[in-house]
Amino acid sequence: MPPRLYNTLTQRKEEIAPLVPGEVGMYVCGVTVYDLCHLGHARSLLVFEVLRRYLTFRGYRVRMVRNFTDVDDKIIRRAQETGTTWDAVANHYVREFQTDMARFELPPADVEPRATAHVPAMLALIERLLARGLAYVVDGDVYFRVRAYPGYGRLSQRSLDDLRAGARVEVDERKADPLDFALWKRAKPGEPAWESPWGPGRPGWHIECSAMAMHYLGESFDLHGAGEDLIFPHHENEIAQSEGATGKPFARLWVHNGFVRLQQEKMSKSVGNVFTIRDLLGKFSADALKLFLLGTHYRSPIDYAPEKVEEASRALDRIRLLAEAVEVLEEVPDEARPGGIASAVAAARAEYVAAMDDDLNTALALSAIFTLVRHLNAALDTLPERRLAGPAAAMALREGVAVVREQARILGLSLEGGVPAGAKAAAAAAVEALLREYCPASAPRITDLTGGVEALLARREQARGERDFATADAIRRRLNDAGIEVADRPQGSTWRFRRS
RNA sequence: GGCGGCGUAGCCAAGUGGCUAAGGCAGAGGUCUGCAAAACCUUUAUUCGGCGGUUCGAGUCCGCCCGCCGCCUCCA
Repeated sequence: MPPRLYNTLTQRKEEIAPLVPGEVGMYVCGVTVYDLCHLGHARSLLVFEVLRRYLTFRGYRVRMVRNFTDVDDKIIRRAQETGTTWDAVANHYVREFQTDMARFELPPADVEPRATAHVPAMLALIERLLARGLAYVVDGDVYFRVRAYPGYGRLSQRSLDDLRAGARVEVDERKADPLDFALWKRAKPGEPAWESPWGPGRPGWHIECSAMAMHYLGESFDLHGAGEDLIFPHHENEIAQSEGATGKPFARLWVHNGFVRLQQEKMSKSVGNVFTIRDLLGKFSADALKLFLLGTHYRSPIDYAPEKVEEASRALDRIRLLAEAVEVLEEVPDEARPGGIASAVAAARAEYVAAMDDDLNTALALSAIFTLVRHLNAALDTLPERRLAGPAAAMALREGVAVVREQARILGLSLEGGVPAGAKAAAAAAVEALLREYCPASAPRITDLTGGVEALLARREQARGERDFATADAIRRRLNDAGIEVADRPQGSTWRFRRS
């Protein structure tokens, strides 16, 4: 059975049924490049990347298009405020976006078109709407005639009368109807402008997505996604102008993710309660942030709180440490094979796929991963020593971890590193101070963090040998305060950064 | 006012009428240790906001009530 997704259009979960069997074309509304991305963007970007990866895992060839809106009122305003040009603002924030995505460890979409590179396609679409009587020109502006398009309101479950009753929009009296929206805006002095049959101007917001989606995916395509705030009016308008122009169904499946909130309130720039991806990645690893975001179903709201990301980070350690424990396994001659690994792996596979197939239920999929982790840990515990295994046991455990890694990878989790840059710098400074205190002789020669920690551990080992536990414990405690955990094992002491 | 959604253990959270209500965090007990820490294992909801109803059977369907949120304006 194919994966199912909740379709906003039909308000039901529906099976993926691509127009071209085996190939999925998806369009995701990207960002308007006038400011840094915040956690709300991160959630949407992550959810659709996970969808792309999961569909790919399930055997589909996926083409994901995600646009940059690189001309609009906010960009123009930002340029005026900062005394630069609109395209300088756009270029700047495209680069910032790419920087953030790299740090968040999300790859680019297959196509990342910019609105301003597709103005001719937009003009062509507007011409078609004019030819069909669905648009009209007023004084260099072009508007879509909402009441001439019968299906309007289908996506957002609204009737035209509801909209009129609730309309709080300031009415532009040049519009024939308050509901009509701009396809093309006549240029005002000093604004970016493109030539058009109706005079110089720039595209309205909605038309770019219609034009680019059709250009890269065809007039009809499989899946369109974004945050739920775009359902109305943006996606409603996209449908109206696209289907109005082509007479064909536009996107078949409309997928919308829920908001990130802060103390029960939507996180958005207009509310002013945003946390940028950049700031968050200074405090938390990409994996921790992703695990936090995927612990809640994508359609539900999720409340941001730093403690929750820290919790996610600790949960992540369960997976990482299991993977490490298995990967450093040493093989010894031993016929024993812990029972139940194969069935636990099979169960985890089935549960994971069932969960993800059912409207991308990442929270349930994660529980399958954690259950498998627990079974594999239990198997490790049955070994005579946790790091020594016979060939059969080692093979079974490695296979289990391979499944864990694959399932985590689909969720965007690398299971690597996990130490924010800020934490390393702070640790390095603290270690340098400790070196001067405990190893004054060698301190000047040691410049790197690893060397410093190792010198301190050697000094501590000496103290332990002399049963000077006061000194040994002091070093351990102060390293711990610096974010470096020391563990005494039979083979000697080891250390690592405290993860977050 | 119109439309949509949410309320499950100390916290987060899954749960598409039917075996003992996932999973994570925190807590408790245990293993390991010079002592720790970390790690691992075990354990933690007779009950799903309230009251009715449908059903052999409801957290899951219906109605009403209480509380919270979103969209209707730029917004992922």
